[in-house]
Amino acid sequence: MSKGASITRIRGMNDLLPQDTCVWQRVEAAAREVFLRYAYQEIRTPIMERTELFARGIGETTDIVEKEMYTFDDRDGTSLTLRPEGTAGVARAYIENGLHVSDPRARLWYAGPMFRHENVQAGRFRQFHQIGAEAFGMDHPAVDAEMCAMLLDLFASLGLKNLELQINSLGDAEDRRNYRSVLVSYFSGQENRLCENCQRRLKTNPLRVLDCKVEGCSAIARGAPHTFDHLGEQARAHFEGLRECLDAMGIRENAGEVPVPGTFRINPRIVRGLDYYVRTAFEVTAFTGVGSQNAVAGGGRYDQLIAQLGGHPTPAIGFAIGEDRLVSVLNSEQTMEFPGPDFFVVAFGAAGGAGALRLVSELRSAGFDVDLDHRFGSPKSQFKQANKSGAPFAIILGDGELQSGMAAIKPLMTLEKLQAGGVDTELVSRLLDRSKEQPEPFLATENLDGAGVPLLLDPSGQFSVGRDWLIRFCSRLFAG
RNA sequence: GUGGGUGUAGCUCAGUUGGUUAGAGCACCAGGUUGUGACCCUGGGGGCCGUGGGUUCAAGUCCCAUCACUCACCCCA
Repeated sequence: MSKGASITRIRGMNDLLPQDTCVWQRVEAAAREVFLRYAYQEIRTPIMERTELFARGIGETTDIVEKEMYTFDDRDGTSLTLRPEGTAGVARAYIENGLHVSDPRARLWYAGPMFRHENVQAGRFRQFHQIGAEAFGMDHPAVDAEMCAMLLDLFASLGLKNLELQINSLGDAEDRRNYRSVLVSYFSGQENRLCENCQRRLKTNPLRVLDCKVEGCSAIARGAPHTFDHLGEQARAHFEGLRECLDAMGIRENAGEVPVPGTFRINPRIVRGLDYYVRTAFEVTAFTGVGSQNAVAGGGRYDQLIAQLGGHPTPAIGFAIGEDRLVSVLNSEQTMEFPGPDFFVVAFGAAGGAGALRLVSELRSAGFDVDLDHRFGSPKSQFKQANKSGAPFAIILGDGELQSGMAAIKPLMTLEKLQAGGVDTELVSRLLDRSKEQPEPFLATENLDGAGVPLLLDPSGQFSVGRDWLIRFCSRLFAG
């Protein structure tokens, strides 16, 4: 520790350490793969936009715009804002780049950090990460259904079980207004029995009362008028269409108590917070792994937004996944082993330094992941590093190996672990010592069986690896 | 913006009614043992006890303030 006060990260913005990033990479790779299957293309937009974009797009009176944005003036006085969500920027890019001209349809996905100045708690940060998708130019419910399917596919490909997709229809803008006033008059009759929060919600966002966790409120909410009874003709048809399309894709409704992976539940109490949503709204809820912030993804249709932002009227729908929350659910369900390199080169004596690098670079150019300890300390310390690296094999270069012209290959794991890593175990068991229960260390040089790495000595006394042989050998080791 | 909890080693935590030089486990480094790494043995590095003030002969411990972290409300991903 140095003397001065140490500089810390700023509240709500977290470091993702190497043990974290391997999980994040897995999530992002899965997302990329699934989105590609649905013919979505990646878009990257700036992390900052003019404040006006969010004020107009998200809604002036939402919490996000009113009190959660990181807003500041650029040097010329322009008001800029760190993006609090992804849709507005993508919509802006769609309009600004005239993506509708060549093809009004656009299916896009994005991933990246978002910023909201909120109080932090489990599952809520000031810099958080979303993976989102947007589909422009299509108002058919088939698109809504595909969005849902895409989410379910992603969760399935990650092996997640404790999540549930819930869908609802908010109706068109007019239906929403009507339903809102019906709700207000229903709740107003029993206003004094609602909790303090809900009495306030009644004025600001009455739909939220339906969602209240307080016992008394939810009891009253159960008797409240149903959204579906207040859908207009078109919104109702759209929602029916969505259900048909889901059914056509084999995605079933789950009306039972217990969540079932790969199904959806109709939940009339799903309410989206942002102003622009109409018709389809959906949300993915987690049962484990996140604190009380259990919404892992949310989305819906926003057919008016593009026009509101100055584009041609264009229907659109999208969702955003809270990547931080998704990762935390994933971590609660399964543990991931950090993938190690294929080989760890242990070199000592005359073989340290440049000699080791020669072997390492041969291996790397043959396409293997290789690590070594550049301090070239004692064999013991290098083997400790090798063990920790997670590499299944060590390749050993010492004075003896240089003399014999063969580097040793030594397994660092039990046979079972090697098997689990997809290594050709028939070959390995020949390499390993007799006992299978308790695989012991051994030196390939003692038991060659063609298993050492041949080293070719050049006239200057330097060695190089028998590369063709090595590739053949290694590709057998790592078959499949 | 509002409420609760917690601050002692890199991590998880002990630390008595205030009383020598603040401890353990894990991790890290070195040495020993070993079939060159794992198990075991020995040793080592690493602490402004969150920070500032107060009480006292004496504060990690008691009092006040402050900061940070954390969980929850609101709201959202």
